[in-house]
Amino acid sequence: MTTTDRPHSTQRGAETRAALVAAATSLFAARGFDGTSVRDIARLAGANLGAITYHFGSKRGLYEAVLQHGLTPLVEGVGAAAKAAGKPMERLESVVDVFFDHLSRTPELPYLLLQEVAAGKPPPDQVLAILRRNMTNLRGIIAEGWEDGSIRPGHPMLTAVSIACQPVYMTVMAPVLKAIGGIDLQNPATRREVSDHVKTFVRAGLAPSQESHS
Amino acid sequence: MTTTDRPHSTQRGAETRAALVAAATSLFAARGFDGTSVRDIARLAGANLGAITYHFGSKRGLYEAVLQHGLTPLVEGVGAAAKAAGKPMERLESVVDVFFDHLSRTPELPYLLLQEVAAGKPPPDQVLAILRRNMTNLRGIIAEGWEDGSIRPGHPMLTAVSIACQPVYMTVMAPVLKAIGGIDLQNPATRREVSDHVKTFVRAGLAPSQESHS
DNA sequence: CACATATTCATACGAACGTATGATTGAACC
DNA sequence: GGTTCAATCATACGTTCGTATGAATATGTG
Repeated sequence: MTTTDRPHSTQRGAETRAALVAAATSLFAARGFDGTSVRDIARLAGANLGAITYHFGSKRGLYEAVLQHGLTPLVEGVGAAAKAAGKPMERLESVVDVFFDHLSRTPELPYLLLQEVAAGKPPPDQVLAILRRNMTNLRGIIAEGWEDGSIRPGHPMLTAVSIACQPVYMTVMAPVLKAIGGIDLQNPATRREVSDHVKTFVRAGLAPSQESHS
Repeated sequence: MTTTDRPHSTQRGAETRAALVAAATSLFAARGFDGTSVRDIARLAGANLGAITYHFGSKRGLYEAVLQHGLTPLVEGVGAAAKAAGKPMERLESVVDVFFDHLSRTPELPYLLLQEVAAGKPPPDQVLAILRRNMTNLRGIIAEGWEDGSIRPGHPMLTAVSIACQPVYMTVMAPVLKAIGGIDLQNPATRREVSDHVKTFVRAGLAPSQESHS
């Protein structure tokens, strides 16, 4: 048998697994799935060529492990912000912060996800489930804001997307922002400026309409 | 000599060129640059394998032709909206419409661009120039809105990005929107609904702050 | 018709790819 | 200390890749 799935994985192979995921994350993000060879991954991870097949079954298996490993902490951060105390608008702003913070640490993440989405029409269930969780968290905060009148009514999911798209898009376009506008998201001060802009924009975009009542 | 650049290109090779660009556009968008073979492109275009090297010098040359061919009309549409008559806010809304209209016709476009951005850090000058033009147009409208007080002050470029990111992101994420939220951007009625949402969000996000004067 | 040039075409080459294979190592357990 | 099995390793296989090559064909001009 060819160990297509992970073996018991309780031994010291865990180090190799982690090294492979780390190496694959940066290489896949930088060069895309097809643009990255398993030989490059193994070399960067200091592992043997056969280690990828052994631990992940295939190159594709490693890719899915990379996706899950990268997406989970971000979504958990958003979930924590969603469940925290405070007014809905404040929690939405902290969601924006969570996005920028996390994406600044792992800017490769959106690339990995976008590759996945752009490739075939339906992303794998694994990724869909994670995104669904994220969407549900955001919609929960928004619905709460409807109830107390602090957020203007609107399409729940589209509103969530309008918020989340900004940190993600700006992170993806960071090289362009830098080249065209001199905006360097790597710089913490600049990143705070960008994050503040997005929060202001979101706050204004969600505020109850101007000409209405109390 | 190996005709690395286009020959005179006044003859009937123009048909082959066009067919290659069309085939490459859909294949590159669906599978990425590295995921697409020149053999597949030639087959889909009904052209010979050697035609790509002959007309575009290399696979990469064809890719850049695809990018330019796809981006130019969108940016020209935005330019037209920028130069049109009307209040700044109305023109910004028509920019959103232009984005959605154009991207619904060629939804592959953002993929092509994002692949380019995600791959290496600096996108080619050709693409940068096009994006710069787009940004300049948007900033022009925004600056005009500052002057007549119809748009809240803010960072010019970030504001432009906050607007443009939404149609682009939603088009890219269309498969996810459909799978998670049942929102089908292919459907014209739904697309109008999404476009209206974005316009409302942008209008609110740019409006002068609530508690101020006149 | 003859000539030159633009274009198409079939084929070949070397390199790089993902994966399979089987031997080898190292540690845990009786 | 011998047995077991997860893990590592070097190597090989068959495929597919982008591009080069040179002959064949179309096209347009005198």
